[in-house]
Amino acid sequence: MDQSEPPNQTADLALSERQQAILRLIVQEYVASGRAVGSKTLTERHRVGYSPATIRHEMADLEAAGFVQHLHTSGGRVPTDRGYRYFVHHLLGEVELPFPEQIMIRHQFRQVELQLEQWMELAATVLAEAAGTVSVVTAPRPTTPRLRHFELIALQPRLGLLILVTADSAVRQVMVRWPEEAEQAALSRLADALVAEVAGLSAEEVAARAEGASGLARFVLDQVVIALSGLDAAERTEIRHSGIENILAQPEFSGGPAETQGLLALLRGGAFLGALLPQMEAGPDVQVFIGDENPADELRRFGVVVSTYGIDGEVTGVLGVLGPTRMAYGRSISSVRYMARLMSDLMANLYSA
Amino acid sequence: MDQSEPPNQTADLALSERQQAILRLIVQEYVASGRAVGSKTLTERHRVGYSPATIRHEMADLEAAGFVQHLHTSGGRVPTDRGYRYFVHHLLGEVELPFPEQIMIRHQFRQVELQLEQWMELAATVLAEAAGTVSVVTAPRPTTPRLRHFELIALQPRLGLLILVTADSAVRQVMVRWPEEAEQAALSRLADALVAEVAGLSAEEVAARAEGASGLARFVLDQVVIALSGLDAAERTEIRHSGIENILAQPEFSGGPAETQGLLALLRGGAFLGALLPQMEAGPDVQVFIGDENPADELRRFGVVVSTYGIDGEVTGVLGVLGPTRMAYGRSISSVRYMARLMSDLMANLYSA
DNA sequence: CGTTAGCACTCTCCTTGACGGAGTGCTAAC
DNA sequence: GTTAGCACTCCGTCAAGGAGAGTGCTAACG
Repeated sequence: MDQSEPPNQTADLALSERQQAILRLIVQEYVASGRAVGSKTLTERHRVGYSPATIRHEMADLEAAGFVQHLHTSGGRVPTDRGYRYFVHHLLGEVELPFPEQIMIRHQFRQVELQLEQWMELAATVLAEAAGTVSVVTAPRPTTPRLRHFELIALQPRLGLLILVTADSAVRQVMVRWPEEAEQAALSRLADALVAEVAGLSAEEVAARAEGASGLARFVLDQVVIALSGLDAAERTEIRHSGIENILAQPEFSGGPAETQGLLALLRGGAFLGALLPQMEAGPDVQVFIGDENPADELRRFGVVVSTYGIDGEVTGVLGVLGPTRMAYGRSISSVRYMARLMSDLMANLYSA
Repeated sequence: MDQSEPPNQTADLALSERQQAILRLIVQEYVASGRAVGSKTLTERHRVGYSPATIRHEMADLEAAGFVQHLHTSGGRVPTDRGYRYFVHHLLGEVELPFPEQIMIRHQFRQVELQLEQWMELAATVLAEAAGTVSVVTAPRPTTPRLRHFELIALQPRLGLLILVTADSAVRQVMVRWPEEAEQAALSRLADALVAEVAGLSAEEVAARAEGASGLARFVLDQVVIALSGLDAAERTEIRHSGIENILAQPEFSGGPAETQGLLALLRGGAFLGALLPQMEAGPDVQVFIGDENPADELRRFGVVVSTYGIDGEVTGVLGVLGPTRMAYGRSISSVRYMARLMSDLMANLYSA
């Protein structure tokens, strides 16, 4: 939730106390049931101090103001994107993940504490479960990747492996073809010497050093630069997601496999995250994009709750959830916020070397 | 296809030429259309030299023999598992992936030739596309992983990273807590010394060496043993799949999201592959499991076409496709066979060092 | 003046029933 | 052995009708 916005904003606050209460109920009821909510059901299931007729009046006003919407002439009301937005910004309040869940999540991470490779996977799984929708996690990516170490390994006379470790402990391997034949002993010596020289440097800085080198050393440094600067694009595409099951159960997706396919396509490419990223740099806290707020067209039927995580200015990733606009924003926001903090803590632990 | 079985097996061959032809048509038609096929449609769409009535006679015989099946009293016939089996073993013949597709696939692999990490992903994608169903690819796994190299990296005084490279160029990283404080220079020296001693050894052999060591060296070697022997289980669970879209379009899965969820659960766990593996060791070629032949219950509605790939006795993975029993076996078998060979070639290139 | 009860109207969803299409098995003729 | 004809069965679809839920409007109430 974007906290920079003051809770008493004038434009939106043409709503009376009662209208706010009703809007809140409509959203909650609709999110829970999935069916358009009418005046009668509302009075039946919740203790509103008024009769259905009064509710109807207020609903009509809410509709005029664009917060709720009629799908059919005579079927209850459904929140509009604007209604959801108002709900999230003004009616939701501060929500936090229930403590028992926090415990359980921490416990699960303790199990794989030492296996970096599994963090992302686990984060996706856990987030999906906590939020009850689809989760998305991108690998953390250093803003300017710095080299910690690299290693050269001979596979064949002219073919080898460059294994590169960055300051944030990401490991990357690339095969390389030597310009000349090289054997393991020589490669190891070369790597040791070069690492001593360029450890701690960024891609640019390594490139500068490469200028002065020649022969095999020059070649190797060039490859290091490529791998190091390639971390951006390559790692960005590494996106885990989990929990499609959750969202498939929703009535929004029971309309045949076409819907499902669209969703899968969205997740596979991960392109939608790319579209979102520019808008995210601004705030460090959890951000919510509802329906038409989303930059990409394919997302206009979805709600997205995302946060960056990692260490500010050093290494960052993105994590969040995706669901129909009719989603439990409270739960999603608290889950995403908690996971982002947890992952950040884990990374801080790793990076503070 | 299991080629060990001679094409002229006696038990099954109670079928006349004409019955074989009809069965072939039924399977092809049903696979293509997805609707039960009757005598009339068959004569309309294909040049059979006989009238619908004759076809009906033969169909009745095929049904009595258990090759086709009546779903409703009066809706065409559908092949049984046994019918598919007969089709695959006796009627399919040798199929090979069309040459243009071969070219395209090779081309795509050339693009990522040097990026090991992307092979699996690409294999899954390409296989799904070629076969038109869901593909599954497990990471190649050495039968007895041998150490090629490892590296120690200090993160914090008592926390470090062990990066381990096996003979087959798999890279694995684990965080470790040192029993005593250690700094980078000392760790590097230690790693160099130990690598020189244990490079090329298997987990067991390293364990034997560890016996003789003490102090930090002993600790590190123990960790190496753990990581090395852990490669089995850990990598096995690394399963990529692709192409769910393809299968969701099938009428078998239009029956609501429950079906889809079942499929997703199947793929996520990858448990079903585990069940299949014991039965696979036997044959090196592509193997086909149809319906009730599958060991796991959840698979009984599916057809599975799988093959191992890699280098015999050294490093192997599994790759294959999964679809409804009503799947295009010809296309699947040729795709899987081709991909298995291609991946094997790639690995041979890597491993022949 | 805000709130509530009553009423006529609308629209969806589900059930029901009828009908055409497709396929079968049987029998009789070629 | 093959084919034509026929009666029968069953599925899928489509239209009609009723139940349920909700609305907007009007009029009465405190």
